[in-house]
Amino acid sequence: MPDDQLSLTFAALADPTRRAILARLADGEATVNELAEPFEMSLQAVSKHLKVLERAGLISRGRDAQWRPCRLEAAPLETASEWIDRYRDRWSDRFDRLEREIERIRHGQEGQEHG
Amino acid sequence: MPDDQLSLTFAALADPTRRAILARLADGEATVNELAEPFEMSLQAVSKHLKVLERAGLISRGRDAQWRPCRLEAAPLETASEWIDRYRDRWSDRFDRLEREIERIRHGQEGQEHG
DNA sequence: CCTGTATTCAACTTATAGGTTGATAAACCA
DNA sequence: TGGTTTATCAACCTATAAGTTGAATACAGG
Repeated sequence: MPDDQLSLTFAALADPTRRAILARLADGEATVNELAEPFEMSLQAVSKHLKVLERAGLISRGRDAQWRPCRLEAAPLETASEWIDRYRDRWSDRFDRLEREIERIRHGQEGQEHG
Repeated sequence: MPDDQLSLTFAALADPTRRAILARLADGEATVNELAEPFEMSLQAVSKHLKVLERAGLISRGRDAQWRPCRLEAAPLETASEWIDRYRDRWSDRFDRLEREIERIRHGQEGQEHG
């Protein structure tokens, strides 16, 4: 997997388990055991998912005795969202242009052939 | 890889080559050769990337003689962006709550110990 | 110190992503 | 008809993602 920030973020989001973990963390901090509870898979598997999320910067972890409370980090989500929106926007721009083009042609047809 | 829509979309976005292809397509339709031109890798590799993007619904392809013009499809990007923004927002909400909490504690400190 | 709890580390398996090269298919052009 | 261009298919290689089980680590409490 490429290791640039954006790729790490999107790759981390490309898994339902990890998205569910993030959703859970949006309600507040949680320990590894708490996060693992809803899933069928082993605790170790969840621990690995957390590692992926941490590497992507989507979570950070504290230390409280033997617990490692996880919390969300918003920054990479911002970046990802910005990337998407940029191209979503360029699209809309493109649609706008097309609409203007159609409009232009429509008007043009009244007086001339297209070239 | 999980094959739900959101996972397919994020997975497709988790590669710089594919993001570059989408960026290129935001400027308008292009053929496979045109899309492959900027990259060092083989045409077949780019063709595979296009297949990934197509499976994720991020592009669709027409037919014009031996050319297969690709164009962007915005819908999955919308969905992905919505997912991110939902959790980004719950975050902000959380921050707001924390700020209110801090404010509350700050005021509380003037008159009492915390319990 | 020993036990229990929380978490990670290590080794292993299986599936697949992402690249390669070579062959094939489809459409145009001479 | 045959040659060229455009693109895909097929087989293969290598790295790694995602899961498993079992051992190790870190800390709390009797």
